[in-house]
Amino acid sequence: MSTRAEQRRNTEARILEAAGRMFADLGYERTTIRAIASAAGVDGGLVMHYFGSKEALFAKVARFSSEEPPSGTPEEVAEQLLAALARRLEDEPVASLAVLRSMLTHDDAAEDFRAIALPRLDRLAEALSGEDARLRAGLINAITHGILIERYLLQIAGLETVDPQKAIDLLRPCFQLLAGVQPDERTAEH
Amino acid sequence: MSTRAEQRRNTEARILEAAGRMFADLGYERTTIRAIASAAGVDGGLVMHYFGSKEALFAKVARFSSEEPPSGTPEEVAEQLLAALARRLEDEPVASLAVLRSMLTHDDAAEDFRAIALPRLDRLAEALSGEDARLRAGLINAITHGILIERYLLQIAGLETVDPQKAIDLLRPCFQLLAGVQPDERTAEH
DNA sequence: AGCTTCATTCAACGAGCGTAGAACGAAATC
DNA sequence: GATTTCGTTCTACGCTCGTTGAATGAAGCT
Repeated sequence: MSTRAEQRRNTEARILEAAGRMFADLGYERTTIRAIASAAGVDGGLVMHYFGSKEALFAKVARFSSEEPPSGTPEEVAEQLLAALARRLEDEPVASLAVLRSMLTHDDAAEDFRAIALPRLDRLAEALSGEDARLRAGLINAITHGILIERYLLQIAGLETVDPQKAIDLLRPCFQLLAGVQPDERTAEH
Repeated sequence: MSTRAEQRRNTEARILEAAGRMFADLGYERTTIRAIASAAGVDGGLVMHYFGSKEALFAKVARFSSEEPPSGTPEEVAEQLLAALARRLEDEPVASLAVLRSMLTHDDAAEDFRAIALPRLDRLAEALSGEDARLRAGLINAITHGILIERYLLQIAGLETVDPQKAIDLLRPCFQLLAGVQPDERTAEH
């Protein structure tokens, strides 16, 4: 029926998927190894045996596909940031949400987050034109994260059923302004 | 030296202050009653005796001064929102941070947060002019919370040493745009 | 002074957690 | 077919948590 290698890969994948969902839904402290194991249909000891510790399991889940840092002219940068946000508004980025949900209460998640966010922030600041590039890059970051948190994690009415395209169109002038795009270079649509 | 009533008030205040700090710094699950008690220089049992439960203590801390909802013309609304944000960037709103830090992992904190955020969102949406008022109100909310989170809770470089006035000036066009202020009515400064 | 109140501490409970290691049984290897 | 490997489960340890209730001793009252 299935070789041992297949069986193992399958089980590991099921555990990782269950873990991702639970870390994203409950955060690090509230998701228990037993609950992950139960959701994956296995025993808690097996999770330990495969991943070593809860910490290591979280790290495995959190090692999500880090997006390409934006580059180009300020206008291109703004458009790339908007596109990345639109993508994450269209289909739920479970691994990112696991980190976002956990980063405020779990030190290692905070480190994971900073390890990804800081270099991105630096590159972003370099790509922006004008004064206070670092501050403006920080604001763009904060806006993006705030929207994802409110949309997926808090599910505050007003954003949880958002039309991604509408939101992006509203945010475009904000991003262009913060990116340092000159007024006469601005576009209403991509 | 001190009457019993004074002593009690004093001790309760010390506990509440320590609890606020710890909830804001660590979140709900990671702050323990024992740690709060220790920080306040008392025994854990006393905290239980005074506040009944960890839950009730958190509720007491979280019942922070809810700000006046903004009202007036879109421009006035935008300016009031900016002023409120500036205030919170200038001195740390510990109780708000306790809720912000805890809301992603603690159900009751999430409820507290929604109970405050939802009516505000509705009133804000009413005060905005133009289409998609609800969406734009949600975006303004998300931006505000994102900035507070990044500034105080994540302390990502780029915002943790921010000059509030600079940030507000950068955000003014964004808020005005999302509030529905017409281009010819916009002001560069307050 | 004697009785009461109450701020405060102390010791202990039951539950849930991450984790470890022994045990079992089916697949893989020879 | 015998032996080894390994996916998987089971049981249990040690710890920390929120919470409880009895004990202590000084302040308040008559």
